[in-house]
Amino acid sequence: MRISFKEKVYKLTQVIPKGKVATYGQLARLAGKSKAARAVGSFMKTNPDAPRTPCHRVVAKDGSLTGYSMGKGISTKKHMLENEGVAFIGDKVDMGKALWDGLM
DNA sequence: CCCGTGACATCGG
DNA sequence: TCCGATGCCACGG
Repeated sequence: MRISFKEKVYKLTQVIPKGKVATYGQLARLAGKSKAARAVGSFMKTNPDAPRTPCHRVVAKDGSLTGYSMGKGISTKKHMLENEGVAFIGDKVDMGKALWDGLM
């Protein structure tokens, strides 16, 4: 294996299909680190692959939208997800329907 | 260079 | 079932 853990995370993030959302823990687990969810958040914050990496499709396990300190913050992120067809429950994502099940 | 904090999640009691 | 502690990586001071 060549690529680092974070490289995997970026790839997985880019693989998330439109209208679906993945959790930090899920990406971390698929990348090989079940407990590296926190690190994943840091990667998104840094976002070295900027617009190329749809960090807005990555949410907390509760479906809570976190981060995105831009413009209106959460509101902007939420709006983008809704625009892609992601089901919402109040301020959170409908994990039962919009959760990414591609690699599971 | 070392310490603390942060877009989270999982394990143990 | 709920609470506390631990793990991971990167960045800022």
